[in-house]
Amino acid sequence: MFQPLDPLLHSELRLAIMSLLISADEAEFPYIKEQTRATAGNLSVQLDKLASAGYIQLEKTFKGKRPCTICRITATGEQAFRAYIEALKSYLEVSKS
Amino acid sequence: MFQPLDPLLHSELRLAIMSLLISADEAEFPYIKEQTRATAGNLSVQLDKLASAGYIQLEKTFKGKRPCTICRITATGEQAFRAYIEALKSYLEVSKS
DNA sequence: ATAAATAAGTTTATTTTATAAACCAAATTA
DNA sequence: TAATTTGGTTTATAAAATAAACTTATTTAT
Repeated sequence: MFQPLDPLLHSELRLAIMSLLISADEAEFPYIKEQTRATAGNLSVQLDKLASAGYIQLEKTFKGKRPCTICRITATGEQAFRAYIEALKSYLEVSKS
Repeated sequence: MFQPLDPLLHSELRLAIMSLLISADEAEFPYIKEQTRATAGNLSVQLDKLASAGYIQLEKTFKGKRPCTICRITATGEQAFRAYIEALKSYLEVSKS
């Protein structure tokens, strides 16, 4: 009946992050922050969670002299995202007679 | 960009409840419990939250001598559910080039 | 030169939420 | 009549989301 929803993706902010990253090859921390309108702290925590699960990869480099965190989705993450969408459909297919 | 997701609906169990109720005119507590595989306690709490928000209506009657809780979705709830689906789309439309 | 403000985050603390365990009352079965 | 089941509710706990506070370094203003 209802397929379980990956709790890591069933979160507004993490879903937004994954949505951004699946459409872009890479994105920097401030860009994601701006697009999601998240606070830096919240974003940092959620990026770490996604990275710990292997759904994204974080590259901490420098842009000139300032720190710069580049985020990329992994193959695992992309697969999980697509699976999540499939699972969601089991809740959304409204067959109102 | 990303539309906010109604926190009342962005919950696996509550979403399942709403999904069931939007397709059925009414459903009894034990049926929802069975379909969602939720514990009675969790289901009771989540039904109350949806009822408090006016998304569903709970009718406490008797079936013979046993108590029987009948659940129905309201117009408000149906509208919220549809709005939630629309909002979700802003996260799911993957335009991978 | 140095003080104030900004950038880019991280860490920690707080609030909220989900979930199950424990409980209750009545009815049924052994 | 004792134990079990049904149909829940209430309460306690575990997990999660979120923001506030903090850090380090860099600009910008005075």
